[in-house]
Amino acid sequence: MSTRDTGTEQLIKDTAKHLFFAEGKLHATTQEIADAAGVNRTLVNYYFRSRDILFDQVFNEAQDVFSTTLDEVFESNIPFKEKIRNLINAFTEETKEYPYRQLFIITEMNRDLVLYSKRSRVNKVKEFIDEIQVEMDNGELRKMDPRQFIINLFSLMAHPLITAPLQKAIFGMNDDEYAKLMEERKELIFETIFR
Amino acid sequence: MSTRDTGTEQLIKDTAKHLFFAEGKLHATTQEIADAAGVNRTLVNYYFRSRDILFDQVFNEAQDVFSTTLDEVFESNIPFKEKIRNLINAFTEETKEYPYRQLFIITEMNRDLVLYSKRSRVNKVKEFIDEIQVEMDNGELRKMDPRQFIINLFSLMAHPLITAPLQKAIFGMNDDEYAKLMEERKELIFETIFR
DNA sequence: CTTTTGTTTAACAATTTTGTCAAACTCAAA
DNA sequence: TTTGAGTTTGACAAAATTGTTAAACAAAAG
Repeated sequence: MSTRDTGTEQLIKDTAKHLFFAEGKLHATTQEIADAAGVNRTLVNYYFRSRDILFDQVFNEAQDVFSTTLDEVFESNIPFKEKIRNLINAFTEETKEYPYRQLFIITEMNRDLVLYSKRSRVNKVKEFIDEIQVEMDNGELRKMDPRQFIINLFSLMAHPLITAPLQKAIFGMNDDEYAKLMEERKELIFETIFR
Repeated sequence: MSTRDTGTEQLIKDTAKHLFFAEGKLHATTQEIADAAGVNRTLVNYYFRSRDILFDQVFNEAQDVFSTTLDEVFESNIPFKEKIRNLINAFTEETKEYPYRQLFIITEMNRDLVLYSKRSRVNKVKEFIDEIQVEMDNGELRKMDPRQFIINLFSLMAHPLITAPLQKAIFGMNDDEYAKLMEERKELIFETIFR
């Protein structure tokens, strides 16, 4: 069967991603998704058969984009510090656009609906760990479990973006003020990580 | 009207907290809560009238416990470094037990169902910021926006616990190995924060 | 212009989840 | 032991959400 490509299928998927990852509405109903997309709810079933299948597709694509972004940084053949700088930039921008994506992945993992695809990310991480170890041996980094280094890095990048609403409330800041703070963090994270 | 206190009301509330905060099942149904508590679902309505009211109570109590824990640390009249050490301990233990509590608070905030009670946490935070500023002026801390210091601290503490399932998958670790890593972090966070 | 095929819509059915009610039950007080 | 207030239960009703179907529609092909 051929297709006429009215763009509706992609529109629904993009809208779902926006609701889930950008607005944090992790349990939006098909009606809410359809309304946000400005289409008839039945089209969700027409294109995706069921809500669960839409969920799965969005979930998997989210993981792929996320993985690809990180891989491009990891695999680039440039000095370690530059690599980290690129990572901070790429990750921050990604997370700014979709702050709740990781959160979505985690909650879905907790529902046991999706078995986390061990698409052997483990191996690529091992390479990154080795690279970090070399830097530590050369005295470029404070010695510690390289996994702690990675955890530190991602914590400093991701957490303030994931918890943005909470932080804004605690500090009494508006969106612009917080965005500025996040921009300043890029350099600050770099300095913190490298002592 | 007096009460006979069979413990059922508290049991339901505790079970809900456990599902939400410990297991991350943020959208557990009343049936699931009742089953987990081993009681008839109707009792949820008997004690709380509606599911939303149960949600609100659990949500508010979560905020209160969280706030109280932090306040006790903030208000204690001890040297700054000790205060931070206590904070790291208290916060880590709390988050270990209920890793998804903050996540729950955030997603609820995004549903616009609950207006974040600005119970003037802002003021207490201001005092803490001042205290940090003094330390920076005295050269005890690297100079930066004190809010960044706070964000760094909470990011390093909370994020690896919130994203535990993800991290375990990425690093290929089991529960015990990850718990050990988290324990080692307490000291590591302290050192990272104080350069 | 007619046909064909893919798309969209509304009405309907099925399922899931929540809320209500009266009856049964339990335990303490009279 | 009876009475009575609070508790628990199952049956039922209501609401919300999802899934299905047939008919209307739109655009390309013949």
